[in-house]
Amino acid sequence: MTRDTQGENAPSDLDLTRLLQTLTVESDRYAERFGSRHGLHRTDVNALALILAAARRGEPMSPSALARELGLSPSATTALIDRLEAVGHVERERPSGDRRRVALHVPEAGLEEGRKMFVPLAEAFADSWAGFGPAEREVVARFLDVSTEAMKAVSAEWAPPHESQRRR
Amino acid sequence: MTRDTQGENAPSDLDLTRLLQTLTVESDRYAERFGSRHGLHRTDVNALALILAAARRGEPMSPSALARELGLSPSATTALIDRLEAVGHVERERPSGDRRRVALHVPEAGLEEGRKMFVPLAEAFADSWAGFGPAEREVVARFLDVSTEAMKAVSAEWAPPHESQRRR
DNA sequence: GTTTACTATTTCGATCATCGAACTATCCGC
DNA sequence: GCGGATAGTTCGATGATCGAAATAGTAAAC
Repeated sequence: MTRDTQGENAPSDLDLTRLLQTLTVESDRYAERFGSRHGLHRTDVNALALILAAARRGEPMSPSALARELGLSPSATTALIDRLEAVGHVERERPSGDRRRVALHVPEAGLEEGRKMFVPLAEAFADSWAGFGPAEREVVARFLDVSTEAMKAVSAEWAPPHESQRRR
Repeated sequence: MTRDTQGENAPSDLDLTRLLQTLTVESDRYAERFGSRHGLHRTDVNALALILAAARRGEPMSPSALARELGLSPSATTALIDRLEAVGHVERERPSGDRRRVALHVPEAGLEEGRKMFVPLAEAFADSWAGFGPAEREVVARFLDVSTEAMKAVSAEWAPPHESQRRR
């Protein structure tokens, strides 16, 4: 913990940006490889991750919310859900209230599959992070959070095709 | 085992994994949006990033190396380079030595374009990282590095279709 | 110096994810 | 109920990607 306080070797903004970029490219490749192992595509993997994340928060994911989060057109989202449903990774459910809506639900088998994807990576991460103490983890968490927000903010300035229908 | 000295609020492995995942999904979306702004796709953006990174290291990128790094088939890579070349983001150059090879070179105009993509995000990052001191940056850099390595290691275990033909 | 094997990249036809636009079903205000 | 808005879906077209085969160049064997 007693690192030199000079900061001589402190990574610059540029250094960090490149590291981050390397990580995201590698992550893309990971999703790609994992997907091809299971007959899924990058988008499908991302979609599953988002649906699972929403389920974890207790809010069921809807197709339109998924489309928004993935930056996908409504029709592409329907096709995506069709694909995921065909292989049993998600189920469509019409909630009792508003019957226009569709809630995306992940059946047990899908959860199991999700864990198979998740666990090896999670273990590798846990392994590689073993040397990080509580204070360091807090720093990292803060970093990841603000970086995500920054990216979100910049990306929001460029109206994507599907969301550009909204006036500003 | 939860010590509540200082680690009270320390993010767990799971917390960090989720933060990382959120970031990578957001990054995907960023690439998508930026690309659609410039008539490019996620893959094209990633490819440009890799070509620029290689150029920065002084090693010109070859189509096959690009294919390997992107996890793309050779034919898809040819099409990709065709697209990038058509809009002037890269140039093909046949080096004097081995004339089977093709070196991918980024012309000035392409570099300029790359900067336009890069700068707003870099500025947003720099802004959001203003509060991180040298020691904290060192922690973050180490974290990003080991995480990338961990992902690479796990992903390497799953041979993707194009690379599985070659043992090694 | 010719033949043979290998490597780097490209071409070709097919597949499938995605798009935009039009359509169905449902809800809400009057 | 009627009309507009909202949630999803269907449909035809586009184009990124694939696998397999072709082209061009190099290296090694004899």
